Amino acid sequence: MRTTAPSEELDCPGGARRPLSCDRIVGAAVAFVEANCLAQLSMRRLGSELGVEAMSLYRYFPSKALLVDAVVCRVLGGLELPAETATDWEPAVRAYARSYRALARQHPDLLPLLAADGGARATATEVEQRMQALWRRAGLTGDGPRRAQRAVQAYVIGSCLQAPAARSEEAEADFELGLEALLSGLRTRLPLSS
Amino acid sequence: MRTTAPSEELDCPGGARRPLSCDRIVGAAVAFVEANCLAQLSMRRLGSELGVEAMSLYRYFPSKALLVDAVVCRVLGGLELPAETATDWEPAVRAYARSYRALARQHPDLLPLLAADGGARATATEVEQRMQALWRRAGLTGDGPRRAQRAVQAYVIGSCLQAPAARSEEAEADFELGLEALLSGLRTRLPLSS
DNA sequence: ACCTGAACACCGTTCAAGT
DNA sequence: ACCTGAACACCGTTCAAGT
Repeated sequence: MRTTAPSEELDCPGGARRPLSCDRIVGAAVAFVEANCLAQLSMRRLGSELGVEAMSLYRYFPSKALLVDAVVCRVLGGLELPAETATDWEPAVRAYARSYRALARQHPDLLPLLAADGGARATATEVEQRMQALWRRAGLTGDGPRRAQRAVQAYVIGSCLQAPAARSEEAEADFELGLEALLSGLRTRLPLSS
Repeated sequence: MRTTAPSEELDCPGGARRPLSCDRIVGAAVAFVEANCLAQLSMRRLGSELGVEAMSLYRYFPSKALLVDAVVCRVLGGLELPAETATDWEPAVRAYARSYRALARQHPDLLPLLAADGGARATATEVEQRMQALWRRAGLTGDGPRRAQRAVQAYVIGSCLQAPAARSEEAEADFELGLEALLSGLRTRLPLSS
C-alpha cells in the first residue's frame, strides 16, 4: 500500500538546498505532526521547518486542507493489507485490525482524520475495496462484504479513539476481546467459509 | 442524565438583555455548532451571537477549550442511560447504542470530541460507570464490565464516525448488523445471564 | 519557474480601563 | 461586578513583486 518512497531529509552535496516538492512537504508535515501535534501544524511553521516561507507551500498545495489530506493518505499508505490471494479471512482480518491499531497509536493526532469523511476518502475507499475483496473470497456476496468490513472498521477505529485504559496491556486485551467477539458474531451471522 | 435546563433565548420583559451565564453561553455555543459547524465557532462570533464582546465570555470560561468541554458535556447529557434497576442487558445496551448514534447524527461535528480524551472525560466516565453497572447486574465481574462496555462503545463511536453509506437505511442496517454481531459475540464469550 | 514581502481578514488571549 | 477597547502574537490566504 506504500506508494511513495519515504522522504529523507538529506542535504544535497555541496550544501545546496533541495528544491521543494509535494513529497518533501508531506514528509516534513508528517514528521512535524509526529514530533508536535496536529494543532500546531501551520503553513508558517511547516515552511520554516523546510527553510522556506509559508507562501512557497502554496505552489504545491492550494490549501492547508489539501496538504492535510495528503498527510492522511501518506499515513494510510502504511497499512498492511491482505494479499490479493488470501482466502483465510480470520488471520487476514486480525492482521489488518492490528495493523490499523499500530498505525493509529503511532499517529494519534491523525486518527480522527483517518476516520472522517475528508479528502483522503479516495485512499480510504481503496483500503475498503481491498478488504471487501477479501470478504468476497471468504464467501460473502451482495451486501455482505461491505457490512462485514464496515463493522470491523467501526470497531477498530472506535477502539483506537478510546481513552487508553490504565495499563497498556489491559487496553490491548480489551481490544482483542472485542475484536474476537465481533469476528465470532460475524462468523455466525454471515455465510463465511471455514 | 440531563442535568441542566435547556437554555431558551427569551428576551427579558421590557427588552432588557439577560445577563450572561455559563448556561446561556453553552446553550448558544451548542446552537451555533448545530447551525454552522465546530470549525466556525470562535469566541468573537459566539460573543456577537450573544450580543456581547468576545472578552466577556472569559468571565465565565477561562479558555475556549473549557467552553468546548462544557459543550461536549451538555451534549453527552442527552444520552439515554439504562435505569439503575435494569437487568435485562440486551435491550438496554441496544437502546444505549441507538441513543448514542442518534445523538452523534444530531451533532456530527462534536463526535470526534465525544470520543476524544478531552476535558469532558469526567462526564464520559460517568456514562461509562452507568453502563458498567448494567453489565455487572447482567452477571459480569472483574474486567468483564469494562471490557464489554469498551467494546460496545468502540463499535458505536466508530460506526458513527464512518462515512455514511449510500442510502441511510443501508447505513442503519449496517449499524444493526455489526451491533448484533458484537452483542452475540460478547454473549458467547462472557458469562452473561440469560 | 520558483520563492518572497507586504497585506487582509481573521484567530485566542491579556490587560488596563470603563460603568 | 460585569463588560469593553486596544493590543499582542498568532492564523490561512491573496497578490504583486522579485530572481
